[in-house]
Amino acid sequence: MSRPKAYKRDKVLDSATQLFWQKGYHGTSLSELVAATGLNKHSMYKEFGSKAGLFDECIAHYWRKIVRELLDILTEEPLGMANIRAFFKNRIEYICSEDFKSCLFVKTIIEKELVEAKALEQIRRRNKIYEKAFIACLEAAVRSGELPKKADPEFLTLYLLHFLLGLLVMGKPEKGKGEAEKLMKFIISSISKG
Amino acid sequence: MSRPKAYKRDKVLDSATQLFWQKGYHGTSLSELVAATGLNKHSMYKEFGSKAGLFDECIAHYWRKIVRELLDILTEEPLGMANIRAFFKNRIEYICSEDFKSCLFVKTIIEKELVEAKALEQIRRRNKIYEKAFIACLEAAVRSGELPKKADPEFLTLYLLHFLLGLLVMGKPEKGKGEAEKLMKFIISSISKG
DNA sequence: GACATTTCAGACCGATCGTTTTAAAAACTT
DNA sequence: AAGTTTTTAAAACGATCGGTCTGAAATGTC
Repeated sequence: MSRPKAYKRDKVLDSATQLFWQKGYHGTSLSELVAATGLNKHSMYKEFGSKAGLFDECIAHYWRKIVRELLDILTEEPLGMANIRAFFKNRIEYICSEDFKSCLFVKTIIEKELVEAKALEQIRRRNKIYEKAFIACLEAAVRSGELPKKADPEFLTLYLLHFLLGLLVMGKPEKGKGEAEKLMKFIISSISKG
Repeated sequence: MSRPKAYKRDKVLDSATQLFWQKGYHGTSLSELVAATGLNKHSMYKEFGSKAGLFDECIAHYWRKIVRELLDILTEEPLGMANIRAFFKNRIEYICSEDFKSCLFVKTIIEKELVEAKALEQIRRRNKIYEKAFIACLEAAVRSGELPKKADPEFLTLYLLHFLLGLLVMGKPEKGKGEAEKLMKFIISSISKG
């Protein structure tokens, strides 16, 4: 055998993901990644092949560590409007928190001209899953009568995701968290009327 | 006197703004700017001082050439819901167009960690003006009875701007322009009910 | 303790970054 | 046409980019 690694792969991905999340793919340099993760360039390239390779794994890591948790909220049985409400409550908590830094997926899509196709494809694929979870909640809400029979779950999901994106770009409203909550209530109530 | 400039300042800003708009501040290099604008580095630095200085002027240029037009839509008398509808109609036209590339302001805010404070401050200042135009339309709509008396123009503006941001990040919906228009109608009708 | 293996620290690679400098070409004034 | 001024084109600046390589230190096996 040989000398054991002095780093935990998961911890490295944690740090790297945080950095990409804050500064974007193109805005994060190898030197910064080396400094933040603690391992040296040689090990970095041996483990991940390239900056693009590392980023790709960070996207997957972000999904596992961050988005999965949100998906759990959306898939908790029984499905219905309660999932949607819990989801947005969680998001507003994040948006108003001290360490808000938008969303890695959103940032990456916005700088897509500078990012390799593979990572973008992964994001698109994963976003579909996200979207389906929303639709499933709204379909259940229609079945249970929480939403009117004529409500269109796919359309309303598009509506909710647009609003979510707005929140993730804008961050905490000037008037504070209360305003964000008011906004959320307005949105959720509007989908049962429209 | 001396040799006259071979370039028009306005044309230079046009090209530079397009480039920043597409690739962001940090993602656009001096060499690319030189190639796109046609003038050389020396003239570039003499005219704008630095990349940051050029970007600052591009933000102002973008406001004059792009945002002003939108502001005109929002300030055309008589103020009311018609302005809001016309505004979103215009935005959806852009979002579904071939050369959609989000919004320079939004992209810059998203990459704010990599942008100098001066440009960010300018954007924030100008966004306030934008916001006020929205509020004025909604206030007029409340006065004229287009919106219920209890409607809150400031709150509804926040709502509309969140949706607009979502549109500018998402771009054209998968299902096409019709879906975007449906979305717009839903949003606009929801503010008179909520 | 010698040997094999692998991580580690850091020098090094060419390319490009934003920026400055140099020098020749061009257009104005007199 | 001489002289002045400014634009040009291009070379060069140090710094940093993503990426590679070398050699020593550290850990395992035998």
